[in-house]
Amino acid sequence: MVFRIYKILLKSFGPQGWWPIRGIYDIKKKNFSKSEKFEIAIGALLTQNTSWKNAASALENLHSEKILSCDKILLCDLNRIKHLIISSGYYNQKSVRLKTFAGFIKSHKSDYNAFSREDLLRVNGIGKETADSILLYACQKPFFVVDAYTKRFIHRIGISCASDYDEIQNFFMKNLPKDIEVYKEYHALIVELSKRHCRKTPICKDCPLGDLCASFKKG
DNA sequence: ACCCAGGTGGCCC
DNA sequence: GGGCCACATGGG
Repeated sequence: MVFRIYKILLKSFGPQGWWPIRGIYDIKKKNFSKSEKFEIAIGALLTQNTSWKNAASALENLHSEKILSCDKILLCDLNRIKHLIISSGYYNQKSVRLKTFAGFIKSHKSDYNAFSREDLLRVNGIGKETADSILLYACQKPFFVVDAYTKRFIHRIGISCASDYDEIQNFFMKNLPKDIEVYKEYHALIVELSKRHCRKTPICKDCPLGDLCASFKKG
């Protein structure tokens, strides 16, 4: 059922191609450089509780000022970072978190295989969702990302009543092929679905999952 | 004037 | 374990 829903969403909306940083990456691209991985992670931090548009604008500022790298972030004056990321909101917190994260990456010699999920979770400003986003989209590791949309999604469709983060993550991971491309797309497709449909009701007329939801409820 | 956006940490009980 | 709250901008 979980994988079937994925295939319907993929067919309806097409591949979402996250993480489309500054729109320059090929959807099929798999082996990111270290600087690209760093950029993905910074994007994950900047978009916390913030629209991607606002986060991307901040990311673009950091890029055009040529400080979108681990060492540059560490060297850059804090107030300058704040100024550049204003559009992403929470700039007082996020500016410090960018520096903290850059320090973390430097301490691991920019080796994105050198740290674990637990290591990431110990970094201030990185919770489960951000940790999993970094692991999945930057490190290319199979961690399913759970966000508020994902919780509402499973509850409305009624495929699981899990509410704990790890429980929901486990639910998806045990019901899906262990394929990072599927994980990446599924998370993005749930966000896309939530933007387009079903904000208030489980099923709406033009929702691509309408028929499936109905049949699921009956049988 | 609300409410929301690709959350997290700190505090309280 | 859960329930609040602060954090802050930009768009509907």
